[in-house]
Amino acid sequence: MSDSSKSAQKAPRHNCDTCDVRHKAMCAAVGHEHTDQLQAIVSHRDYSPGQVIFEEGDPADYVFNISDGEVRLYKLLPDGRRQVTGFLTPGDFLGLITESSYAYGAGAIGAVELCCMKLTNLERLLSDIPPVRERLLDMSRDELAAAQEQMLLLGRKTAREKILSFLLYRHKHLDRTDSDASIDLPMSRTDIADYLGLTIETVSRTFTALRDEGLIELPNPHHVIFPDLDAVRDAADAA
Amino acid sequence: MSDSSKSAQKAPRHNCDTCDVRHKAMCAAVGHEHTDQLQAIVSHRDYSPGQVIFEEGDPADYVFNISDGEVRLYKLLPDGRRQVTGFLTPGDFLGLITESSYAYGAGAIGAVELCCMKLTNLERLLSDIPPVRERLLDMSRDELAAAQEQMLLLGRKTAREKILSFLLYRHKHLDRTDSDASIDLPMSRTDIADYLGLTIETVSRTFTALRDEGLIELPNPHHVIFPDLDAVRDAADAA
DNA sequence: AAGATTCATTGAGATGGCTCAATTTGCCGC
DNA sequence: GCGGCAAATTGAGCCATCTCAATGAATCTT
Repeated sequence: MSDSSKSAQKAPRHNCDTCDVRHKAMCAAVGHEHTDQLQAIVSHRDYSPGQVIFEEGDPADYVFNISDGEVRLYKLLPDGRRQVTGFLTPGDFLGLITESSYAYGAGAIGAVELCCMKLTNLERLLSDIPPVRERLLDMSRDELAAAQEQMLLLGRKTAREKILSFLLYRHKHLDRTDSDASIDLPMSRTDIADYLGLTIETVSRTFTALRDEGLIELPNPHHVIFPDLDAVRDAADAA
Repeated sequence: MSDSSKSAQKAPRHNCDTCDVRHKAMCAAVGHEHTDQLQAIVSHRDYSPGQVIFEEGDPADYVFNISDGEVRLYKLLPDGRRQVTGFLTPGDFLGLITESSYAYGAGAIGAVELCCMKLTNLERLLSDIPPVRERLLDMSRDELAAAQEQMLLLGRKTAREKILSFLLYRHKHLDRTDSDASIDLPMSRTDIADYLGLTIETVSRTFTALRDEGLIELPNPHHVIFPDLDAVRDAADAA
């Protein structure tokens, strides 16, 4: 992780003023006149691929913003079955807390950098700078809508529809390199399966089937190219 | 619905001061000194069983609090498949809005009474009385945690586990008449099936199986009695 | 009270996705 | 470039749940 950051590091490494995800994060609601207060309460931590950030039920003192990398959220059943409830990307808020402990587990997919904030400091920030609470409410509104959409996927879509919806969601929200019709999938097949309520075998078979139909190209398991995006959209909707 | 309310109606029918769900609703954050402002912006509407309140995508001018009755939230696929994403009970907030329209459809299960508020008035309330936004954020935090739990259920539990989890959730959250180990299920088998990602036949068969095992009693399709609540809890957890 | 309608239950057979098992591929260190 | 390991793919058979169909129960209408 020594040189994984996107820009040169002569300037103070973690500077809220120059943070390139600030506009996407809750911090966007902190006016520049309050940047000092924000800067004073954040610290940063690095995680290596696969590392657990926290487990569901851990007592929660900190909340986080994703600075870099991708994070999986998950819940476990006593026998080990796992449901991945979401993937977080830079700018996303991490740390849903109920009854003083985390409501889900979180783990680094690749190398991850988090911007950490003590819960007590967040609470002070919320009372000092009201727009931050407004911002958090807006963000959780979006999360709630995404959760509803995911319930529709989990409860009512076929394996094929699940995969297609997942790919399109990634394309829409994460890889907006203009008209580039391709996406990265940094997570494993196991993560995808646990996110979509499938097994790795079904995920793999479905990818193969979509490739054989010409709907996608798979130069490697972590990169998908869409030769015809509209055809994928049609296939995702159709009954 | 002429006499469906719980208390006598000599006093003004819809009075925030005497509203019996105020403490559960977002309104709990409105201090008594501000009750007038709240009262001024709410109105009430009745819905009959089965009636649609709004559909997903409808332009959203109003948000609601459930005053009485139970509401189902749902999303539809183009071919008619339906996912019920939640059931709302008195005190719950109704009206998740993204891009100026409702993120889900909503329908009355039995007779329902809603407390209605124009979105613009809610926004004024939020800026006039900051604790209301805090309250809404807390409520959406709980909703988000419930959504995560539901994803675990939809993605990773068996039909039997789904039904048992559903029954226990109802018992925990909705029918706290002390140690009374019984619950009402006002919704249809179709609603339950669409909530749990099953078919009505599987729901019905599973109820029958649980009854035959002695885990539940079913005096009628809308009432469940638990002879041994701990046995149900064990069955819901076990692998 | 009989008929009609809707909802729930039960039965029988079909199937999509799962389980178990074997390869194959890609990656890492030396 | 070569073993060794983890991840992904592929194959074959199975089973939990679905589909299709019939029956039963409850409610509403007249």
